[in-house]
This record gives sequence, C-alpha cells and structure tokens, in this order.
Amino acid sequence: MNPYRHFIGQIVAALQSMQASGELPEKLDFSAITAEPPRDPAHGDVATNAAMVLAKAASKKPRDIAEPLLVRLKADPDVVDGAVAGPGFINLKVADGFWRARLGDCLKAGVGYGDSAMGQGAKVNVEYVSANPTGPLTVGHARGAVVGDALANLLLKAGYAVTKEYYINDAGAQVDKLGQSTYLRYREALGEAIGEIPEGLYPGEYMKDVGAAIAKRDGARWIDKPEADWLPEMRAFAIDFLMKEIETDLEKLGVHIDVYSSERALVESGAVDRAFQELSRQNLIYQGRLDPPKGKKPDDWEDREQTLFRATQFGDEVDRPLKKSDGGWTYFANDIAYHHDKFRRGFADMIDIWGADHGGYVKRMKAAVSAITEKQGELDVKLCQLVRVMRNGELIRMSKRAGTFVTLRDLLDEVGADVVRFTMLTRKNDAPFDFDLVKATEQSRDNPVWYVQYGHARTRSVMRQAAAAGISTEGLEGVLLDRLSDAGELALIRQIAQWPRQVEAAAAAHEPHRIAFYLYDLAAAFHAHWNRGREEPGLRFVVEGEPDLTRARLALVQGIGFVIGSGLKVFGVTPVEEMR
RNA sequence: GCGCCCGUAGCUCAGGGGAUUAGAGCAACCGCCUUCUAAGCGGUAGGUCGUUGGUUCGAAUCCAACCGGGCGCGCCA
Repeated sequence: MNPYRHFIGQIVAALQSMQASGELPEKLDFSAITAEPPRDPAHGDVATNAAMVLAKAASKKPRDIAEPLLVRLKADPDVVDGAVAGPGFINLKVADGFWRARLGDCLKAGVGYGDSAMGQGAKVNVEYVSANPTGPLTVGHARGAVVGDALANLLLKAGYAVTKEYYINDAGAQVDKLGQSTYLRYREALGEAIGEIPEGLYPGEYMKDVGAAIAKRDGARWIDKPEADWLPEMRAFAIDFLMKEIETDLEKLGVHIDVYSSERALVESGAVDRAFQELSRQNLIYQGRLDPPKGKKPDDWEDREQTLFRATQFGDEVDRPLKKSDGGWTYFANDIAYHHDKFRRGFADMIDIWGADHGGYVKRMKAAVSAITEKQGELDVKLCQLVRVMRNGELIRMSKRAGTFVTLRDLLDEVGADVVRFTMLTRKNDAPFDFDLVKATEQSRDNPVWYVQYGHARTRSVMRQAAAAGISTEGLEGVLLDRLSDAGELALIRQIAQWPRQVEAAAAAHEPHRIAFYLYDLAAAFHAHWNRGREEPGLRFVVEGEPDLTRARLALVQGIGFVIGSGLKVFGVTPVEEMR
C-alpha cells in the first residue's frame, strides 16, 4: 500500500462529507490535492495541501477549510494528532500501529513489496541501446543500456506491460561501410596486405575477427567478384557477427532484450511506404525548399526542392526532409515508420533512450509520433549524457577514430556487472557522468554500490547470527510487531513504508536513478541503527533472553532486506548474502 | 545565429509540474573506537540554489531575458 495514496483517499472522503453537510460547495476539483511526508519530520508524518488548493474555488480562507477538515481527519483511528500550520497545511501524526502494519505488508510481499497497480497493465515500449551493429558496445552504450533496462523493470514493477526493444540500424550507408571494411579484413585474412584502412571505413582491430571468420566460412570465393556480389554477403555476415557480440555483452550486463527490430526488415516490409502514405493522407507531406541553417551553412549546400514532413505543425522548428537526393528514404523517414510500427503493435506509450548527441532529433521525432498516431501515441525520450571513464580521478582519453575507447566488455571485466549497473544509476540520465574505475569498487560509505550491498548483506548476517543463537528466522511475517517501539526502529519502519511511493513516483517520472538515492538513504539509516547497538546493547537486534523482542526486530531487519532486494531487482543487481 | 540539456555547500551530486526551517557523501573541524564477523562510528561548521526581472498569498522549483558550460544544427545514423 502506498500510505500517502491511502491518506488522499481519507482526505477526499472527509471533504465529501463536508460537501454533504454544506460546509463546502458541491463542485470541487480534488485532483491537485497531495499528501506527502513533510520535509521536517517534526511536522508529523503526512502533510496535505488540501485546504490551500480548494480555498479559491470554495471562496474560503485556507484555514477555514483546514480546521473542520482536520476535525474529521482526526476521527480516523490511524490519525493520533494533527495541526494546521503555515499558510494552511494540515500536518498529521499517524499512529505507530499504522506504520507497523506497513512493515507487515512488506513481510508478506517479500521483494514483491512496492509492486503497484498504477500502470493498469498498459503496454509500454522501452527502446534502448540500439547501437549500430558496426562495432563493440562502449561505456556510452552501457549507460543507455542500464538506464533503459532499469526504467523498464521499474515500469514493470509499477504495473505496466513492458516490452524491452532494440532497434538494429542495419540499413543505410553505415552498414555498407561496414561491409566494405569486412571485405578488406577478409582479404587480409586470406594473406593479402591491405595497408591503411581508408578514411570513412571502420579501422578497429575487432574487424579482423570478422574478416577471419568469413574467410574461414567462404574461403576465397569472393576475391575476384565485383562489389555488387560480395557487399550484401559481407554486410549481412558482419552485422550478424557483431550483433552476436553485442548480445553477448548485453547478456553479461544482465540485459535481456525482448524484441530486436531490424531496420532493413522494416524497410523491406514496406513499412516506410505505409507511413509515408499515412502522412500523405493527412496532408502532412509536401514538396518545398528549406533555408540553410543560420550561422553554419554547410559547404556543399545546394538549394533544392525536397519531400518534407510538416513537423512545424507539431512543435518542431522546421519541416523535415523524408527523402535523400538519391531518392532513398532518410533515416528520419525510416524512424517514423519504425515508431508507426510500434504504435501498430499496440504501444501508444513509447520511451526511447538516446545518447545526448541525438538531442537535436527529439522534437522532430515527437512531432512525427504525434502525427503518425493522430495524437493517440506518446513518445518520451530520455537523453543520456556523456560518460567519461576515470582511474583514480585521472581521465582515460578515448577516441573513436584512433580506436582507443573503453568497451563495455573491458568495463565488465574490470568491475563486474553489478557495479556498472548500480553506479550508472546514481546519476540523473541528463547529467554528465564520470565513472571512476577505482572509486566504483571502493569499500566505503561514499561508494553507494558498496554501501547498499553491505546493507543487504548485513540484514542477512543478522539472520545468520540469530539462527546461530537458536532463534528461528522463519515465519517472521506472523510476528507481533508491537515490540518495535524505539525511535530508531520506528523511523526505519516509516522509511520502509516509503518504498511503494518511491516506486510510483520514480515510474511516473521515468527516473530510475531516484531508486538509487532511496536505497542509499535506507541503507544509511539501517547502518546507523545497527551502530547504536554498539553503545546501547539493548538496541541490538538479537537480544539474549528476549525471544519475542528479537523476533520482532528480526522482522524489521527482514523487511529492510526485502526492500533493498526489491530495489536491487529493479536495477538488475544481485543482492549479496555477505561481503566477501 | 538557432534549438536542446545543465549551472544548488570547497568538491561530487540529490531535491526541480510551487507550499512549513534547501539535503547527502567527501573534504574541513571536534570527539569516540579491538566492534551483535563487518573493512570504522558520532557530532559541528559550511549555501543571497548562475544573474536580473516576472507570475503567485508563497519560487531552488513555473515564465522571460542575460551570463557561463555541454550537445546538436538538410540528403550520417
């Protein structure tokens, strides 16, 4: 249960009874009413803005609504105290028993605690990674992969029907370059000296493996053939080879994509024509000219008439071309078709995770989605800012051209998937991120991964100790929690009770990183409470000669373990049993 | 030139569709510590939330302009 949602319900009920008695006018909009934990815990457990929100429409002073509302709310046995404060806030103090009951919810639900019905089973498509199949995944891709995967998991937990999708850009000029690069390495593998890789082709060492593999499969049969013959073969082989590598890396990172969509297959299926026709039908396509971009006129600018989509009707700055001068579709046209295809597959709700360098593309894609779905579909684009890799504060320089970039595989080999995943989620997606290989594996309080993992391990450790002391750790969901009355314990219980709200808020905002901060705070509170037991043995979890008290405290520890486990599950991070 | 993102404590960052006294970690300073196996623990100090206006009873949060940083800017994907 999300306690705050529960109290909004109570507040609305109280307001309705005030309407029934004529204290409030009939038609009021309750949708802006919030119930949240106040910033300052001294203000109580729940604060609501109800009186202030309704004041205008009810033509009353906030306090004149707040006072009688408070009287009604205090009739709720869960509410032990309350006060009107500031400009008209109502601060409520909620009974300890109410919070203990939330711990009870948690113990029954296990790591399923926090699961929400918010999404009502609505279909959501989360598209992420979607790296070109022209080389290995880099740390930049890793961030998109982790953010997308965690967001998808989060939405799943919040009750949406989520599909995780990867768009393979296997059409267009880049994969032709890939085919040509492969051919060179193929000849090299057969003993030919190929010299420098020409500008524009893919120079990376990894291409040698691709060349060698096709040489092994096909022998010399392509050597004397014209490009038209070998290019499709080389291209298809390389894409297949590199996609397998990418899938392997993703698998190592713990990312399981549900659907891989091929751009080439999409184009060949006629989807682009279909999308084009749909836009034409809506009269959103015309032949016209564009002005060159101001301040940065391309050298090869050539004023010409082209096929344009009326993106400006949907909030974009200029209308966007759909056809290239060679008559082929632009990437944008294909992408419209792809999003149209997603919509046709039932996804009105689409989320794309992109690199920040695609930021200039967001408006036109949103415009296109709005148009092609006749405003029935919605696209949210999360841009992931640059990742820089550091070693002890020192930047590791990367250059794609020089082939010196840190691959995802390097990163995984050095620090492991759990560290990569959690660490990448300790920052908002739209903030640049420095990934320090040393700090990420440090065992200290300022390393959130370690601190949260340690928190989970410590809950397990307490269980092991209890068991060693002869106290059963089974059936904790049934124990009487009334013995939990210490301020620190009650604070922890309240924090556990925040979890369902955190899940819903993070899911609604499409911001998985919030979970990392919540888990860190929860772990910190747990560690702090554990440490109190050093000074005051009476606060320790396992108390000799007090089996009932111990069992109640074990239930609390169990609950903390469940919540951390639940959050780590969203992140795809293994909850460890001990810190070895 | 235009568009998007960002600017919060010395440092790294949360908060960001308004609301009661702006938070954390590190660093600094002051204490404590052979500990329920736990690589430490507790406390203090530190901010005109880039600037200037605006909307509002109320702005770090919304709007505008400006300053500073990043990304992008027809037929690359």
